[in-house]
Amino acid sequence: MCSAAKFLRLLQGCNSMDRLRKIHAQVLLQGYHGHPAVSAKLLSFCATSAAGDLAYARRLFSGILRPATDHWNALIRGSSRGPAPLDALSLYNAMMRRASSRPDAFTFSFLLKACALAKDDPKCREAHASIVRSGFFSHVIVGTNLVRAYADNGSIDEARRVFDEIPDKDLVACNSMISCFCRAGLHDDALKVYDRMRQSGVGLDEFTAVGLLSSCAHLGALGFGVRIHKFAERNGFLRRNVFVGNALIDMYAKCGRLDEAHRVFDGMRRRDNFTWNSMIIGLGIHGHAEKSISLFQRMLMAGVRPNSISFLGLLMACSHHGLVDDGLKYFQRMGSDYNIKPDLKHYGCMVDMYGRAGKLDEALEFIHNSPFKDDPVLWRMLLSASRIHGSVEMGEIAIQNLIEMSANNAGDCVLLSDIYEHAGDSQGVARMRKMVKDQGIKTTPGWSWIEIHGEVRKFVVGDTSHAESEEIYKKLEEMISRAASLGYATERSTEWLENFVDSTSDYHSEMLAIALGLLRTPKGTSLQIVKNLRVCKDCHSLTKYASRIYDREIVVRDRVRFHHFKEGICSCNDYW
DNA sequence: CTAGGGTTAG
Repeated sequence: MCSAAKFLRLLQGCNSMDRLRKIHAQVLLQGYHGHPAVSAKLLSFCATSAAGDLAYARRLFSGILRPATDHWNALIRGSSRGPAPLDALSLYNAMMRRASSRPDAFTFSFLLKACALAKDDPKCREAHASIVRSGFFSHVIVGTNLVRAYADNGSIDEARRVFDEIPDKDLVACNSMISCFCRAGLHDDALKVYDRMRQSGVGLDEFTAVGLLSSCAHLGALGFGVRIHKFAERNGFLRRNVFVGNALIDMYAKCGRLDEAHRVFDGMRRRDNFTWNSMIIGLGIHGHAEKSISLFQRMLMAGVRPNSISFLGLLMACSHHGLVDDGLKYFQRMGSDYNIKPDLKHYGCMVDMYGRAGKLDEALEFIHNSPFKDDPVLWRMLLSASRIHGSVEMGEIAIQNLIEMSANNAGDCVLLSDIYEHAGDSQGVARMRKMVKDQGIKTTPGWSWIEIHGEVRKFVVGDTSHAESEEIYKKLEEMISRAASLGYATERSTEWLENFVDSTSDYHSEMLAIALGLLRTPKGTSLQIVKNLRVCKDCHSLTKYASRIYDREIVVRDRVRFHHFKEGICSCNDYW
């Protein structure tokens, strides 16, 4: 004699479709297929377990006379994770048409998961409307799903609005919002969620710490990061959870504290791929290419398998340091020894590495032999390398390729114009200026910031908006005249485009930040600057003098790497 | 055990 309870037990232990078919046959034979719990269990196995079969689930479902909410949910959930996530929406619509049962919070959670996976913004809005109609918009889990779905679709403002309207935001909802802001690059907003969390008393956990640390890393917000570190230590997050240690390593490395990053690394009981990669990348961006390589060796000896990002870190390290032979060796090994296919970024590192080392012919050959020769990125790298090494010939080859693929922009013209200028070709300069005019200039505005007494002070090029501007400019003039007496000569150029538009006499943002740092911090304090673009040659040179004249350590985080200036020397050895 | 959250690169 078989009862419903017996079937439910059997289904609990079921782990394959073969087994399920046998149980299903028994269910049919003994007339239990109409039993709601039994049919729901059968359905949920087929639709949602890894060993399931969605087509079988659909057949099962069509045999159910009056499907209950749970039946619909199982099928919607299964579809949302399948190859056609939007089937979940069609199922939902069918559910509403048949009206045999009402959707619940689970229904909407699965529906939103489908919208997020499908990256379909209109469907997401449609689901949102259904949620509002059904009165579930204030449900915290549905709301969290909706935030995620909008964010995954790139509608971060909509995600923010939904989050703001959740009446009882809990810890998970806040953590989700933080990670969405983080992924959208809105790091200030991510940190602001933390302030709200502190006020509302939802607490914070490992997830919060990891998200916030990632934003601190992107911003270079050391002070904030240290606070989270202390909190994590007090609460034992570090011992429990490898993610927190990984995020800390990254944060310290990106905030200029390689020593602290190393300390966290050394103290970790468990290390995964992320741990090693973050440390390898950290060493690389600080210019310690050899240490980065030896850490990679240690990673191999520890039995951790490198992935595509490990190699990217390694190649970046080699590229920053001009280790062309090592770079090529690892580039080849990633395919031959580890079966990892290099992607565009790996090729980019290689072109950059050859280019900056002055091996322009090799760079060109490398592009031609790569599967990405139709991508403007590589040609633009060649163009910028041509500018560093003053090669008119290669610069023209690069821009010609960009023009052929209709990818040339004003920035490219500025670079080539610069090359012509150095070569004394005034006609070339004029041609480029005309091209720029025709296209209109679109550049990323440059900014730098420095943290002084816990306060972030941000500068743009030629900034005069600060209360102490007059004092800052006076300090800069003093710095320049003292540097000049030691041999400094201005090398103003249009480099990195920060001040292309008629403002070649204005000071770049990092110099303003450094001047304020010198004025407002005690003698001997080291200065930390974060900059969104790359440092130009002139500022680099002036900063070297400044470190010597004022006897200060000055650390500048550039768009791609760190420069540690001390006693008139930079850690990059003028190679960057 | 029918639901929502995490790190590196770009």
